[in-house]
Amino acid sequence: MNTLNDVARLAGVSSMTVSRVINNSGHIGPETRAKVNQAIVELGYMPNVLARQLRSKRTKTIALVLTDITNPFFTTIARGVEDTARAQGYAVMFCNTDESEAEEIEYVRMLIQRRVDGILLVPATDSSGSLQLLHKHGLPVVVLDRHVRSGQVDEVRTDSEAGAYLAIRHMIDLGHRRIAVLTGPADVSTSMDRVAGYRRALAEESLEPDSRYILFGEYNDASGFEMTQRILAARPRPTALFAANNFIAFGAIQALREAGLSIPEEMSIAVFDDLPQGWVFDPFLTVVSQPAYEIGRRATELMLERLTGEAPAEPRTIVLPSELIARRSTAPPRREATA
Amino acid sequence: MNTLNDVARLAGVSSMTVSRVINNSGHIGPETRAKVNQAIVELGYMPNVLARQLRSKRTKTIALVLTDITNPFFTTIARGVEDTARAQGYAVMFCNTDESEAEEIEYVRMLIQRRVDGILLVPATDSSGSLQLLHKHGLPVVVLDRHVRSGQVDEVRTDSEAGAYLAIRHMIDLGHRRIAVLTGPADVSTSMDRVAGYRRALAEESLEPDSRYILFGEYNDASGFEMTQRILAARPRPTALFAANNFIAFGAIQALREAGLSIPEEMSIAVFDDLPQGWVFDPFLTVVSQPAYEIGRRATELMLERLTGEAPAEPRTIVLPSELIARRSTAPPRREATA
DNA sequence: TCCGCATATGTTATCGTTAACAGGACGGTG
DNA sequence: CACCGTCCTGTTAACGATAACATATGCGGA
Repeated sequence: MNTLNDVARLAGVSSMTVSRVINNSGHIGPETRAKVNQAIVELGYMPNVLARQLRSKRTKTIALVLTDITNPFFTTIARGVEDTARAQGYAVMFCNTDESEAEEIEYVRMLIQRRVDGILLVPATDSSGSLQLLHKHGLPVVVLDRHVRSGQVDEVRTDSEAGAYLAIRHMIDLGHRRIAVLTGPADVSTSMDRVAGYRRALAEESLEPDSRYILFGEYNDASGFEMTQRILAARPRPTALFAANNFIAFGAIQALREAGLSIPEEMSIAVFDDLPQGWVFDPFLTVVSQPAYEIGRRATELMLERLTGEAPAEPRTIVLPSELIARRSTAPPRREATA
Repeated sequence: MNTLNDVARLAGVSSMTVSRVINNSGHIGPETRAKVNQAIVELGYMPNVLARQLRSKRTKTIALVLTDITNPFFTTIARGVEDTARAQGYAVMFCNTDESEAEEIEYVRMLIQRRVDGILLVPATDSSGSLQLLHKHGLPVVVLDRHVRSGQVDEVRTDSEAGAYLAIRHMIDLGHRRIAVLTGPADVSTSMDRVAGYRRALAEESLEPDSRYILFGEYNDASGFEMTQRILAARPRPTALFAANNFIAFGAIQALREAGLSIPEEMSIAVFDDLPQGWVFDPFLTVVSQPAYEIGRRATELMLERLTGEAPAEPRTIVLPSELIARRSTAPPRREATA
């Protein structure tokens, strides 16, 4: 493959001149520029970005480390990140941790070694040794979707507490009094915040939250399935479920179907996270919808500002609002169950 | 950030020795190895992969260029690629072309400049100037999902023709005689193959395909919507639709709903591409399901074999079977419509 | 006329690693 | 004992670009 020196030789100039033409830096005479450009075309020259990156110590690459890109919520975030980064000439690397902190750290090591300029991170847990690692090596980080204890990082997330509050409020208004919440791991901020919103809504009605109705699990369908089976065994049985993400909801719905319970007649269900529009024939689920694309976009903007030095030294936090979309999976509880 | 030389100095050896320890190459005495390893830990040394890549002329990175990763079919392929690549120590870069050949070429240029070792490509069209570009620079390519005219590349795809045949056959067996097909661009092989399967099924029954029932558009919901509106205006109106991908189906369903037509009573619909299991409450659509993860996995295997030199010189093609899953969106046509 | 500045180009060193080659020590073999 | 192979380590020169500095020319103003 041709190098910058090949181009220089063909154009009869020094390699530095070619470099300047390519990067539009410094002063170049018009004929020289023309000669160089012709040589570039003639050779089909492609700059070796690796060499450039090694010398300039910047890779124009950022990474997005998340838990599972097949989750449509994250897929949409990823598009937001990619579109925004690419508009500024940055490439994006995607990494799936599957909610494992070990995987996360391994990815972070790999990314440091590849000298990415910055990392957008959806941390698997809030302990996050990876954040320390990143800090130690001086890599800029923006945390997405979740809050981390350590504090000193930019964050972009949805207001989980308020979103959950809205969903529970909606169910209370429908007449539900026994509402269960199926959430993710206790060491992930979104889980805790969604439970907090749940508690606030109940407290407002002076309803004592029954701890048996608060279940922590994983953000996946198997866990949603299992938690639902457990909650169905509880007596008195709740009349409504709140699933803390879409995968949990899938599992829950599966379990309800197997138990022969109809939605919403015998059990109402509301979900944190909508599915992208158009993916479901006649959307049915009552959801709290997050601005996923926006989360990706804003996080990338914070990162790019930090990389260009436009950002203030102190960390910034952006909390975006979520929205309740009431559909047909929630309805007033049956008479006999209301009591 | 510490370099290999810093490690060498601390350990009191040459940089080459450190390099050999890191790469487990050559022969290293046990104490030397221990000293080096200790120095590595002490400094928190992270190899600079860029320098390594520059010198060794291999990046251990492959790219997956596809049309839209938010399409669950491609999302699943992407997971198949990532899992397989990562198991062999390769990183993956993802690129969305949005079915635009211009975007595709721009991405390919970028990837060549980044010196990726190989490219997995879902070509936007079958002309594919990008393939020429890649060939010119000697980059290994595996084409996914679609067939390209040029020929001399590895390919992994589903048997679109057979899949479409199955779906149409199913509808014919239900009693449909007027079946419309809503497909993608005419310069994409999957579109043509799916139409070919459609034609074969009709031909088998000596049914003359009515050209007004074959619509070419784009693989997105807007196009599905628009094509459906057009087909609903045709007289006699078809009694069944075959959507050539899931996005087209979403648009079609939307159009049917707006037209007040019930599925399957007033219109049957079958779709090429399933949604991932668990994403839909009570799956409803009759689909042709493709082994998406497998496509990603097999394509990556072909690529890795080519990179390690295990592959034969001549191109290989893998065609995977698809499967018909009959659900409730297809039913016999109404009496009056059968005539 | 000479200085200073903008313009236009070149030279040298370097980014951090590995390829290629070299060489010493040791043990076994003919 | 000479020779060869295996083990262990080091030296030198790249890989392909850019940073930093140097040089040369032309032109306006003091």
